[in-house]
Amino acid sequence: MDVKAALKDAVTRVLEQMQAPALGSDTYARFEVIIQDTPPDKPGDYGTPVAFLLAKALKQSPVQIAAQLAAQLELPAGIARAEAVGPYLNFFVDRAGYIKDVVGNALESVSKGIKVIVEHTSVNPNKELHVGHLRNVVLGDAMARVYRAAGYSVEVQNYIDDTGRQAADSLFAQAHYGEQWDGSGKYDHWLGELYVRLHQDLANEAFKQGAEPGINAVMHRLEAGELRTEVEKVVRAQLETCYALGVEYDLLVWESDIVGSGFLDKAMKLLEQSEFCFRLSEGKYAGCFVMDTSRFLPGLEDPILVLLRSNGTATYTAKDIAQQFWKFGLFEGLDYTEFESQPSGKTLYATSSSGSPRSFAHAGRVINVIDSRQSHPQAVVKAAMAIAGHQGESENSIHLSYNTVLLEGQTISGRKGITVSMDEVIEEAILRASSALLENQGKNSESSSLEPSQLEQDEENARRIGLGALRFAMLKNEPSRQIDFHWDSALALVGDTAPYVQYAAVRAKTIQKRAALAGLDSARADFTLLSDLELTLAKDIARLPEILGIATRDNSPHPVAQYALELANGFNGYYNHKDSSNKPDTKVIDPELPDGLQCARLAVVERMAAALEGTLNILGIEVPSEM
RNA sequence: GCACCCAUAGCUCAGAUGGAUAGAGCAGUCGCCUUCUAAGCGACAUGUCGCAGGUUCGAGUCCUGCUGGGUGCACCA
Repeated sequence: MDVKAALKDAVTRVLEQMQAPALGSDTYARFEVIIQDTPPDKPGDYGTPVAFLLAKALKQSPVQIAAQLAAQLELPAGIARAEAVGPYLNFFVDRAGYIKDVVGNALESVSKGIKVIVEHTSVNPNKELHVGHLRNVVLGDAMARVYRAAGYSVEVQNYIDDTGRQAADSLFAQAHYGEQWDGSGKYDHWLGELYVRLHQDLANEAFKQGAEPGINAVMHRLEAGELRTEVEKVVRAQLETCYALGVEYDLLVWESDIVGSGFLDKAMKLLEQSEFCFRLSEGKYAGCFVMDTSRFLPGLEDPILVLLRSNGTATYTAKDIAQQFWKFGLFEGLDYTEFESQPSGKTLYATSSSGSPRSFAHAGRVINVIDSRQSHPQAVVKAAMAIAGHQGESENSIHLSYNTVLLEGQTISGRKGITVSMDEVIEEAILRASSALLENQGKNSESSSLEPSQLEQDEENARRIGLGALRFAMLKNEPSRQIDFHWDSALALVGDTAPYVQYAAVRAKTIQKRAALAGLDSARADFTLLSDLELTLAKDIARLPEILGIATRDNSPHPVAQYALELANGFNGYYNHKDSSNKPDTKVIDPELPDGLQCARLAVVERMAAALEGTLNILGIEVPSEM
C-alpha cells in the first residue's frame, strides 16, 4: 500500500546493482533514498533526487545517472512508469489503480508493541485551571492520540502534587478565613479565590509571620495523606473542566503515595553507584547528596545539583527522577484504586495506599508535557536515566516543551488578575460557535427548526465547533512558539481553523447522504473514469502515515493540524473546481454522467470524509452533524 | 556572565531526513451561489527566509560568529 516505501526499495535495489560493479560492495548503504512529492507543475507524481548523490562517486552527471536509473528500475506495483526529468528521477502512478487502492484502505497503523506514557495537566490542586494550562492539557491529550493513531499503546498520567506549598496555602486559607463552600459555584474557583486572598494578606509581613506556622502544619498533614479527601474535592472540580474539553486520563499519580512508596530511596541508591553522584562533606553543599551535571549540561555556572538536602529531604528534581525511573518500570510497589468513571465510561485509576497492584508504568517511552521554563530540570531527569545505566530510557525520556501563553500580550498572573479561567474560555468558545451556527441557519432556512431534538443537536454542534476551534488554536503551531491568547484569534471560525476543516468534512458527508438518496453506491465505482483531480485527493489522503511518523518523531501534534488544513483545502478546491468553460466538473451526483463515474467520485469523497474526520479525531476534535 | 528556545510577506504562522520556481491564513483589490452547505472557491498583489561568513553540485534547513526577543541558571516549592 505504501507507494513511497515501495519506490524507495525499488530504487535502492537498482543503486545496489549500479554501484556494486563500479565501486565495490556496500557503497550504496551510505545513501538514504528520499522519495518526495513532485512540485505541482513538474511531470510525475513522486520523484527522487538520488542521482545527485551518486554523481561524484560514479563520475557521471546526475542527468545521465537519472536516465540510467529510469531505464533499469523495476517498477513496483501501482507505478506506471519512471522517467528522468533532468537530474531527477520521477515516477508516474497508475492512476486508477492508485486511487482504488487508497479508497479501499483504512490506513490503520500496525501495532508498534511499545508503550508510551504521556504525562500532562499536572496542575497544582489548589485553584481552577486557566488559559495557560489549556495549552498543556490540549497538547498532551493530542500527543497521546497521535501516538495511539501511530500504533503505540498509550497511558495518560496526571500527576497531583498534593503535598506542595500551593495546596497547603489554599487549604490553610479555607480554615483561616473560616469559609465554607456553599455549593453554588465550582469548588476549584471558590478555593482559588481564597488562595488569591491569602496571598494578598501574605504581602503584609506581620500577617505572614502569623500564618507560616499554620501553613507548615497543613503541609505536614498533607504529606501524611491526612487531607486526601479535601484535595480530592479540588481535583474532581478541575477534572470536570478537562472532561468538558473532551480530555480523559488513565491514572492520577498522587505525590503523597509516591512519598510512601520508597521510590526515592531506591532511585538514590541507583544513582549512588555512579561516579557523577556523591555525598559532599565540606564546602557549600556539605551534607548534601548531589549530582555533578557538568558532563551532561555544559556551561552551567554551578554544575552541582542538590538531590538530597543536608537535612535529608529531597529536592523536586530528586522526586522527578524517582518518578521517571518508576515510569520506565525500574521499580514496583504502588497500589491502585478506581477513582471515578469518566464521561466516556472509561475508568480513571489513582494511586492509593489501600488499593491493589495493577500493570501501570513500564513504558518504553515517556513524554512529559511541561512548559519550557522547566527544561533544565527535565534535562537532569533525562541525564539521570543515563547515569543510572539506562541509555535507551534516557533517549526515550522526552520533554515536550512548550512556550508560555500570553493573555492579550501580557504575562498570565492570577495574583495580578491577568488571567481567564479555562471554564470561561470554554463557555465563550461554545457561545461564539452557537451564534455563528444560528446565523448560518438563518441563511439556509430549510434546516432551522424549533423542534427540541433540533435544539439539542444545535447545542452539540456548537460544542464541537467551539471546542474544535479552541483546541486547534492551541495545536496548529510549533510548541516552542510563544502564543498570545487573543479571544478573536483563538476562537476564530474562519481561516486556518478547525471549523474550516470541519466544514469540509460536513460537506463531504452531505454529499454522501445525497448520493445515497440518489441511489449511488461506491461499490459500482469505475476508477478508470477518474482524472488527476481525484488522484491529487488520493495522494493527500495517503500521506497520513508519513505525517504521523513526523509527529511522533518530533513529538508534536502540529504536523497533524497542518495536514488537516491541507486535506480540507484540497477537498474544498476539488469541490469548487470548474472546467475551462467555467462549469463545475467534479460533481458527484449528476445524472448526465456515467454511473461508474458518479460512483467512483462518491468513493473518493467517502474516503475523504473519513480522512478528514479521522485526522480531526487525532487532534481530539469532533465533526458536527451540520454547520 | 553562561545555557536553552525563537527570528520566513504589513500581521499570525507552515515549511521532517539539505533537493526542482519558499507556501497558507488574516488584512487589501476584483470575481464566483437557477451548481451536492459561500464557515467555501478562484484571481491579483506582497519576500535581502534577522545580519556576516563557512560546508555542499545544491542551504530557509547544517556549522561558526554577531544582532534582537523570550526563558532558565537557589539546599525555594
